[in-house]
Amino acid sequence: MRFELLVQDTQSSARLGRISTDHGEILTPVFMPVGTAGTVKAVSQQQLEELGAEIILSNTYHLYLRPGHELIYGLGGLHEFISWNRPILTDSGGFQVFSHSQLRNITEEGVRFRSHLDGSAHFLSPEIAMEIQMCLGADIIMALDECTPYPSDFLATRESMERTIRWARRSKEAFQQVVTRRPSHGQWLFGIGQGGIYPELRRLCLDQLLDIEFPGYAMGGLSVGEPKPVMHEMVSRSTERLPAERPRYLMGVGTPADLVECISLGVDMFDCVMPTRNGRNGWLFTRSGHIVIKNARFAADQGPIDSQCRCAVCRRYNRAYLRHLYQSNEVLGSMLNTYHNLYFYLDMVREIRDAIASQKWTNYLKEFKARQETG
RNA sequence: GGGGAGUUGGCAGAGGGGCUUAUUGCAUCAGACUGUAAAUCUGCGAAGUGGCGUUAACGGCACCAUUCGUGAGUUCGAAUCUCACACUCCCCG
Repeated sequence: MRFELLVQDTQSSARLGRISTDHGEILTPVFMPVGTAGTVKAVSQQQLEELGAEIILSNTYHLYLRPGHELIYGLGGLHEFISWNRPILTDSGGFQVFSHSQLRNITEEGVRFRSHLDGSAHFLSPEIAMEIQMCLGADIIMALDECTPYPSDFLATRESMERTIRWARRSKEAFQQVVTRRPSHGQWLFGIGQGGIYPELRRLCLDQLLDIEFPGYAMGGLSVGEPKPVMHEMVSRSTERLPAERPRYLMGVGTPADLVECISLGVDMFDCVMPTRNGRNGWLFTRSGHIVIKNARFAADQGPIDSQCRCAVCRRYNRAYLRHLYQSNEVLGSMLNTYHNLYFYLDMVREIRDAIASQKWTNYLKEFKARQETG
């Protein structure tokens, strides 16, 4: 496992890099489609390969509940189980600590959850999160953190952030112990910075994570309702603190504009449910903004989703048909919409890498912003 | 020919004297969605006409009258009770 910085943009913090894993290389900036339960909803692994997805994300909490990490370990690990030979990143369950606030109880030791599937009680600690993720065998795994909700006052945010640091330390210790007990292929454990919307807390958190030392660092707890400029400031404060030679991962972000903005600020990795979830809900990305395919105005529209898009869906199907599929609640609608949206994201990130590689990032930025304004 | 059941918003279907401009579901239309409890969730309207007010608005909003097959009646008050008519379905000949 290693990360190489290939190109550093001279006008901004944007950069091009390469992560090498046992399951292949990832060029950064990278967008990672979200496949929570071992599947990127509505697309097959074959289609993901076709789309050029370099790495996908999966989830500790969901796979632990069903089918169970021991089962997956016994079946040869997550890659084997889901038939995906490229890299995988698993999230620790930290986000579920946040989003299942009704069903959980946080203590210093860990989080007590009630399963959203059957109500049964479960416990997740940094140690357990490591054990599960090491059974799953993803290439990159995440420390258990507490995704601080927005808004949270300074004291509550600090308390939560400090616990995240303690959990990060325990995550790393547990990780090292499991590695010696159960040697597997190379895995990387990333630390996650929290600190809400308070720059000094963000900084404090990252400093401590840097002390613990991780091969990569994530920024968490952003895009949870705070204003955009605040999010950008937090990202900016974080990336300028982080070492250039380690990958930086902005968790759960975001819109195409968020990606562009944050790549400029030096972020290397992104994941977001937006292309997949919004696709299933009829929201489709185009170069000039989005369209809502279920709208009546597309009922007889014979054009493709995006006339400039070269994806298989845009080459073959028109808006009228896609609207019909949505209206009829046909699974093919979800499949085609998801396929297009993922292509849009992955292709955009490919273009961005090309732009950075050829020192045309500033141009790209200008063009992107002009497109947003006309669209 | 005889007997029975029924007719409520785009569809289905509640409501059996005042709280009903009318429950609910689906459909329609629109919106939301950022480390996925999501093929989810939210909202709208049902429908017109007339009056009055407001608004930059052909549109929007607020209120009033009428509105549950049609017409007439009982009642302070009717989708709800009575009568007539029309239509639909079922059973028997």
